[in-house]
Amino acid sequence: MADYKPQELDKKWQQRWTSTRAFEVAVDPSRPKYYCLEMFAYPSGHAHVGHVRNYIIGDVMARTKRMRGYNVLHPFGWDAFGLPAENAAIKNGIHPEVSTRSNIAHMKGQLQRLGISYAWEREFATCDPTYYKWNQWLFIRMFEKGLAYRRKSSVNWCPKDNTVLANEQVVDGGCWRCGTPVETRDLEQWFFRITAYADELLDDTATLTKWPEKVLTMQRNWIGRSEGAKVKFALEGDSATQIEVFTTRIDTIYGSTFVMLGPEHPLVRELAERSRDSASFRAQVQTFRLQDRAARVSGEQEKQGIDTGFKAINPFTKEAVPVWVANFVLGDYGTGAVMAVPAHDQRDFEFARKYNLPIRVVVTEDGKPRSSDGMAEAADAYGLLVNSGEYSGLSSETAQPRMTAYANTQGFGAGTVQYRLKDWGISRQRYWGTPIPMIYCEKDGIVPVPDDQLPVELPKVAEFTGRGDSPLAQVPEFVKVRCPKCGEPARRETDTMDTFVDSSWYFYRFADPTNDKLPFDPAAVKYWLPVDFYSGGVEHAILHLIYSRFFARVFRDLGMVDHSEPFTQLLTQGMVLKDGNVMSKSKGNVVDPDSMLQKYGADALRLYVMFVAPPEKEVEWTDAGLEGSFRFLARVWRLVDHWVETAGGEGIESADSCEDLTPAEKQLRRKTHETIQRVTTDIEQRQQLNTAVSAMMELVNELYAFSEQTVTGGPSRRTDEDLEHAGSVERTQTICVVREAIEALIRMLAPFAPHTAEGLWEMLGHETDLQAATWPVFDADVARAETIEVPVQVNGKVRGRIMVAPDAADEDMRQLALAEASVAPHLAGKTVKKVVVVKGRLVSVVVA
RNA sequence: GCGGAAGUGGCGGAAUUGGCAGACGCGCUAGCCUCAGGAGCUAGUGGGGGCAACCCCAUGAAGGUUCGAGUCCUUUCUUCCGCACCA
Repeated sequence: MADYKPQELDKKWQQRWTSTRAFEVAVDPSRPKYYCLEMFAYPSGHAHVGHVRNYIIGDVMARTKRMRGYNVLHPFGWDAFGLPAENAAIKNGIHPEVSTRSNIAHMKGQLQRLGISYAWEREFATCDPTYYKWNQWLFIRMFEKGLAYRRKSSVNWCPKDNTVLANEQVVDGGCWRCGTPVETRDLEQWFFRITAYADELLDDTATLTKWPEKVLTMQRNWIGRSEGAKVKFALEGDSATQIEVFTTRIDTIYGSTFVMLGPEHPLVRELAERSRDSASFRAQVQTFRLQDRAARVSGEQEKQGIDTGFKAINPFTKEAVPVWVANFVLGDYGTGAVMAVPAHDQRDFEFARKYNLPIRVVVTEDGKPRSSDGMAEAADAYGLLVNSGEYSGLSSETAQPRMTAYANTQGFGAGTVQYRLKDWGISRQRYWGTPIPMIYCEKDGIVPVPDDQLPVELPKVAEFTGRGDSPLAQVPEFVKVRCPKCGEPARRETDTMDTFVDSSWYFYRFADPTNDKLPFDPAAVKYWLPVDFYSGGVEHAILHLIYSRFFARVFRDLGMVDHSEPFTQLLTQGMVLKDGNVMSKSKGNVVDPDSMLQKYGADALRLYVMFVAPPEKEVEWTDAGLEGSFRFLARVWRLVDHWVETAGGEGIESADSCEDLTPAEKQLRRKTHETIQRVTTDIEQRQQLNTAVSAMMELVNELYAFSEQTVTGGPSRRTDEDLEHAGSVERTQTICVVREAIEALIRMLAPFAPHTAEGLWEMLGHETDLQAATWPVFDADVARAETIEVPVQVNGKVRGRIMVAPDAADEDMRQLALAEASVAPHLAGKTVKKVVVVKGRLVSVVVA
């Protein structure tokens, strides 16, 4: 008798896996590959159960695929640059490098104690110079292709973190990290031209059939493509000055009774100077610009406008309409100016009502002209044009292309496509990131650092003041440099890159993590990529997942990869809640995996986290559930232990030779093969890991019930005396059927509870490790039921059931229904009225 | 406002294609085994009725299609998530 001691199993098998390099892999074109990846971790110090759930999901997939014969790449690494480490350094003086390395060491230990099957030899951290060197290399390639550029722009600024934020990092008007309301600043910044790929990123979402619809929708909304036209309104009395507006409703242009500029529009300053009272004009514009951006954009801020006193000519009506500055017009969307059509746009309508501007109806449902009197709100539906000159009577759909074409031939407009997506600002005024490899020379301008001088390493010494200027600017030996072109004294760029640059291509590096000639060998990436299974939090639906798709296309256009989409399948795992809240240090509700490991071992934790709910769902952590999983594993252990004690020693090879099975034996075999099928499809096709576990639990229950009924006496008799009385199993058929069931069970359990499964496998007398074993083979013939139960209906209600062959058809049924009525004796002798067969399967018999 | 997902026992959740609703687990109840049990095993556990075999009701609500609906259709309510003055 061997008790279940999970902590000892954990230790033994983890050591074995390490010493045999069990999960290290190499390119092998003769085998199908499977690249299984979990989003790598920010080394915050401690992984809690919420993080760990993701790694276990990936590990179940990786271990299953390995047993299914795939060459599985399952690597892990560290997203090691970032603000928290630097903020901690400001606070406690510990250098980010030191704290980050120590956090990594601790978290790596946690993952190893969970038995996650990573190829640790491929591990790297993004703060390794050997990694960020290639960020810099790629930056320079992008600079050469015009995909990285520098411009002055108003940017999102977080006053708490003292840094710039990308648009994607502004959440509800606040910093994505600390929630502080974001301010606007004008700074010289580096940008990545992600908009060059806007169309492709949008259209190709259609090819991502194994991504959650939710994520695709979010990406589509984020890119925000809208088709429309740009139309130029010339300033009255100054045809050289033109206001270009963007509209998606050129069909309503005859109703455009004024024009609005966003406060950031370049023309605003000029008009202010020409204005009669330019001082007060400028002051008012300034109040708009200072309004909280979030409130302005969300509509909480009241609509306000300033009449510039100027007029512009509507190119279709030739009418002079007033030009206003409006606080709700966005300077960075479209052209930063709009034609206002108050009758057909709610915002324009409210604005016109407030400032008493004319409202002219130009589209109606029935094509009859209508007055705007009594209108309560704008009519934004398509319809028939009225009061629109030669276009009157046309539908909106027909009018739009014609009017756009007219504007084009007249030279004052053109059809165009606008995106909500902006170029990605990547400059950060912080220390703990990849230095941007650029040099500013008085004579030669912006000069990239030559490739042979990469990496531009972070100087070790830097002052962490949190002042908001770049810490690197305080390190003279870093800043002072000679121009690579002319050799004269020059100045280094002192900003670092957004850490999302690091995470946008790390999955390629895993294919070839030590390459010192290139970011990766294209041949290795060609073999391993794209990632077959990628899992992580849904919070990255926009940021990381859109940047990575962008980088894949950049590498493609550099000729280094031959695909566009880096992740074939995406699984967004749900969070683990404690007391209804997301786990976080500040809330004090963190469940530490290590304490669970000490109590129950790694496998109970792994199994519970997989069993409690489907992977995508949020779950509430309960200790009781974990105990349940532990009980299950102990139950399996006792089952196998008992089996070995009583009959397992008999060397019966396989169940194939089983003949003349009793009904109970047949039933057990059927259950075994049903379970193989269910577990396999649940994992591979549906990622329903919770039901895969419950299928195995059913099989165990069945095995207990079976054993209790046979001569073995069953595993519930635990004393030596009982075992003696139980004797040994004599019936060969029983031995082979049970052995088949137990071996299949252990193999399928291996991805979920690898340490326990290895221990059981060894107990059964196998000499090779289970992780090198193959997946159990499903036999459809065994799993098929000989008969099925079919409901019999009388007057539309089920009145009984009969047993029939599953593929029995119409005529057979009429006889069978009556012949087999023993199951439902009260139906004997009834006349069959109707037999319902669906897709060749009998589903119901209707009796008169 | 727009878009997406979802509403099933005391709880987490099952239910391939429309075919025995509530698998599996947690919790609870009883029994067995034990010096003891917080271990283990067995049985029970949606609601209502019946001594019983059985019967009736039940998947947010109301209709509909169908021999048959948690699943499909229509209407409606609720919750969660994402986007949101994007012209």
